[in-house]
This record gives sequence, structure tokens and C-alpha cells, in this order.
Amino acid sequence: MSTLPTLRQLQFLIALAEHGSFSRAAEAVFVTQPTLSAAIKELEMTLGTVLVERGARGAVLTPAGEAVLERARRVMAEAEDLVIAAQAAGEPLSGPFKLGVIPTIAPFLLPRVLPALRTQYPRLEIFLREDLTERLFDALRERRLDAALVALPYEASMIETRSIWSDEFLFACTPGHRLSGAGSLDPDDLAEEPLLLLEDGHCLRDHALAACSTGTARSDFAATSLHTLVHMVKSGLGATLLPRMAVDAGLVDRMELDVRPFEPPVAGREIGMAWRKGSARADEAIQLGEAIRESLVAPAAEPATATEAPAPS
Amino acid sequence: MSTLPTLRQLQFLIALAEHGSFSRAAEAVFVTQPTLSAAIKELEMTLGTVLVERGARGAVLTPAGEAVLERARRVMAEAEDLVIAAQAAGEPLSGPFKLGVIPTIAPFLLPRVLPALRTQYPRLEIFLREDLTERLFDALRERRLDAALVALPYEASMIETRSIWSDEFLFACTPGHRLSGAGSLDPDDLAEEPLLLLEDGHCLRDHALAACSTGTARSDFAATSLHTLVHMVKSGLGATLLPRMAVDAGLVDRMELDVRPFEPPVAGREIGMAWRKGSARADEAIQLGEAIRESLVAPAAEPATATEAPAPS
DNA sequence: TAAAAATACTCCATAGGTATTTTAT
DNA sequence: ATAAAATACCTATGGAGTATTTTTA
Repeated sequence: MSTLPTLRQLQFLIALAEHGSFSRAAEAVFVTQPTLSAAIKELEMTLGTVLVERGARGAVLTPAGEAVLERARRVMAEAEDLVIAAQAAGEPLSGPFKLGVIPTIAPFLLPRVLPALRTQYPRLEIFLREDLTERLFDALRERRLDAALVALPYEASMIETRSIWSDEFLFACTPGHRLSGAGSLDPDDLAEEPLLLLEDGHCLRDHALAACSTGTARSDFAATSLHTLVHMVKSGLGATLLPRMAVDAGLVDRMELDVRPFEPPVAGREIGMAWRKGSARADEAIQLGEAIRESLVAPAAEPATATEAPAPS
Repeated sequence: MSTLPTLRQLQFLIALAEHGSFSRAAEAVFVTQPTLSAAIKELEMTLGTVLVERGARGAVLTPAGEAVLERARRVMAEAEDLVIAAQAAGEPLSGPFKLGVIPTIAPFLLPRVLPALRTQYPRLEIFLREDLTERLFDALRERRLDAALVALPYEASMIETRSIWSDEFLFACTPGHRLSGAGSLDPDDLAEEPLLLLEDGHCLRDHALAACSTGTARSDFAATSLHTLVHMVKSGLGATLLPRMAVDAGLVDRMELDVRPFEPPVAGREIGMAWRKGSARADEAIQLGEAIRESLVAPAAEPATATEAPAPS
């Protein structure tokens, strides 16, 4: 069995591939050109294959070099994950943690949750990124995020999820609307009621449509955020479904809209934590999800219409 | 960004976990105990975490150590794959290649194919392993095989496949059977004809049943190999479906059985190459599959009943 | 008190540096 | 003619060894 290359050599090969020249690659990894040259030559020796075409205009990888490069990236990624996993195992939920959140959750969940997390994990520095599920999942796959708060179910490869909260849909309309009123509403009443929803791309739109089998979406108008959505409803453009979490956070306060629960209840959406399969911080993501759930349980014993809870941003 | 551990250190950690003692682990990796002790200590330094509980009765990994160990195994596996991929890219299809084959393919395909492969790739040493699909796939996942020849479709995770040959089912029975004869047979005639098939676990059984929507299996008898199957058919225990490839290879020669094709043709089974997703030898597996296909095309222009082709076990 | 790990020290292989030459465009 | 890689040579870190001490069940 032949001997293994060095992580350093693999790092040098990656730099060489990225900069196309021994000199510039050496600069990038803070060694001199002869050092990098020797290391690459040594790597070629141990692998028994020529990896680089040397020319006066720089260096180009051979096909074998490309194959090794791809593997080298994986080895380095795994090695870096090991370091991260070690730190996480040593002191979980400390240091920088990059968390993605979808726009229909962020402004309603975070104000309730972040203060609790700050006291529970004072050494944790949460970096937030707000984006649509699809893009958050891409970021998870590319290791640009450690975890993400999204709405489930959502079909995705290489992603693992864990539900942390079950959210309910409420019906919202103007007081003059034909379905206005105070008590609960039968889901079947939504038949032939075109709903005003978020624009395409927001998973909330799909989840709302899935919630009511009978309801349909208005095809002429769509909102770009929940805040504009309630304003459009207020303007008489139609009725809509809102997540209870947003209503609890004060989304419709002082809007003079009728908000009615469903009876029997319709399918809601799950708020869940998502992370890349095999992520070094999977355990931390799960633990963070638990902490978020607990912080939601504690002060969530409020009535449907929150007394006072401004949603920043 | 903290510095990376050494592959050597990871290798030592794995040995330590496997042997439970610094001294024995050191022995296993052919270094002295102080060397291994120092390396582990250095590893703990760079990771900033205690990985091992030292006691007079040996060493036990801490939870953090276990987490790192799991990652270390992955890093080492990736690094070893890199070496293999480099060798494969340098000179594809040379050296040892561990190929699995299912029992309903091996004796009929290999005699036709292996000689051609030997001349085309004289430096290739094929190690064969004959087993059921399930176990071959397990072996692929555990890196104990490089590739496997199986019948498709077959549902499996972490496995990629590529079809290389399309095989047809033929009907076989004794001359006295009610469906005996010379010409082609209508698939609908199989209705209410209980077929004698291979025992459970052989994918050929499932594929044969899938081929004819109307046919059913005899539940009282089953064969353990295609050779015993034809002998059981010859004994009058029932009719069966046989892959054309086996018939071409001489499976029913001198058996005095009637073998009839279907008209219209029934779904057959695909002979395909399978390999672990991300395998370092995926390209070689594909190339080997192509070579096998070509070696099948060339001398396959024979009539249905082969003239003379003993099938060595 | 005996087995196992840590410590003390020595050595040398090699990763890394500087200075220079060779090579292709 | 010139930028880039290879070569020559030197240095020092650290990986590996032997001998010994410390620890703990």
C-alpha cells in the first residue's frame, strides 16, 4: 500500500489549480515558489502520476491532476469539518454560527427567540442571513451556512431537517368581506375564494395552497412580503391565510382586519431546523432547534392577538 | 482559522481507538509508544480539545474524541480514495480490480467476456466475487468491491449504475407441456400458468415476475440456481422464464426442452454496472462496462441455441 | 506493585528558506 | 528577452527513536 500525501501538499495543489502558476500559488499560501514546486513534485512522486503541465505561461493541471484536485478538495473539506466538529464537541454552541432564516419566519420568530438564546449561550455569535429556502439550502450545501430555519415540508437533497414548531394558518380579510366575522371558519368556505398570497418562490405560498384543498390563488396579484400582503388585504384586494406566528407577533395589530381560525383545523406548516447532511455542526443545529422551541414555549402562552410586539426590520 | 491536523495523527487516533491502549496502538502502526503519545497530545493541542481519557487500564475516547474519530475515518477514507483515483487516472484499468457478479449472470457472461478483457487490458487483474445483489451492494458501500455486475432495475442508496446490456426473457418448458411448441408465444398465455422460479433473494425471480404481468410463481417449489432450475423444469415440475443470455451460453443444450421467445416481447432485465457513489474508480467501472458491452456485441451474432459453450461454475 | 502513559533527551529527515540557473515563449 | 519553474544548497523544526520516570488501578 502506497503512502498517503500530506494535507499540506493537497492544499498546495488546490492553490496551484486556482492561481494557475507556481509563483502566485506560493504567494497565496505564504510559502516561496521553490517550496511549493518541491511539494508538488513530491506529491506527484507519492501518487506516481504527473499532475501538472509546466509551461512558461504558468501551470495547467493534467486530466489526472483534475481528478486528484477534485478529491483533494473533498479531503480538505473533511479535514476542516473535523476541526469544526472537534471545537463543537469541546464547547457546543459557542463562537460564530451562521444561521439562515426565511423571510416569512425571521421578523416574527427572531425577536422572541434571540434574547433567550443570548442569555442561554452567551459565547454564541449568531450571524443571520435572510433568504428564500432554495437559496438557503444552496448555502448549506456549499458550507456557507451552518444551519437554517425554514418551513417544512420542503423537498431537498443533501439536507436534513428537524421540526421544532408547528404553526397554524389563520384566515384574514377586511371586516366588510363576505367571510368576515369573529368565530372560527369552515375550510370548505374557502371554495371559490381566490386568495391573495405571496409571490412565487416563497414556500409560504405553496404551504398555504396545500393547507386548503379547496382554495385557489389570485393569479393577477401577489405580495412580496407578509407586511405588504396584509396591506394589500387591507386595501380590499382579497383575503389571505397568515401563519399564526406572524399574527401573534403583531403583524395585523391596528390594521382593523378580521382574523379567524379554522374549524376543523387545516394543515399548517412546520417550522424546522435544516442542515447539510454530514455537517460538522449537525448536533449543534439540533440543540439550537431545541433551545428555540423552549424559548417559544415559555412566553408563547399569550392570546392570539398579541398585546404589543413590534416586528423590527 | 486554526491549523489542520496531520493525516498521520488521525491515523494514530484511529489505531488508538481500535486498540484501546497507547502501547498496542503504537505497535499496530509500527511506531513506539512515546511517538504515538506525543502525536496524540499534539493532535489534542491543535484541536484544542481532550480526546482521550488516560488510565492505567488503557485509553478511552472522550465524547469529543468519538466525534473526531468518526470524522477522522472519513478523512482517511477520502485520502485513500484520492490515491486510488490518482492511480486510476494515471493508468486506468490496471492492477487489482474487485468485481462482484450476481450468480444468474456470472456463469453465462464471464466466459464470453473475460478473455476479451484480458487481451484488451493485460495489466488488469480482476478479482471476482459471486453473490446476491444485496450483499454485493453492501460490499460496494463498504469499499470491499470496486464495482459489480447486476441486473437492473434494483433500488439502492449510495449506489450508481449504468446499463450495459439488455437481456430478454424466454419461455422454457418440457416438450409435453401445454405451452410447448416451436414458434413465439403470446405473454397472455402465461395466465394461470404457475412458473417455477429461483428462490427468494435472487433478483431474477422478481424480474421474471415483473416481466409477465399475468404470470404467477409456484409457491411450493423454488430453485437455488439456474442450472438446478432447468433440471427441475426437465423433471416436469413446471415451466419457467430464462434469460436469453443464459440460453445463448448453452444452459439448456442437450436438455430437450422447448424454448420459445415472446411475441409481443415482454420486459426483460438490464445487465448493468454498479459502483459506490463517489467511488474513486467510478470512471473505470464505466469504462469496464463499455468494454464488456463491446465484447458482447462482437461474438454475440450467434443463433439462440449456442453450438457449444460449457458454463464453468 | 505492575502495567501503562508521560517525560527527557538525542537524532536526522524534511519542510522551508535564499540564491541561482534553466527553460520556454 | 523575460517571466516562470527548476536546481542547488542551507537551516531548523519536529517526527521518531531510546532510556527513564511518573501515574494509577
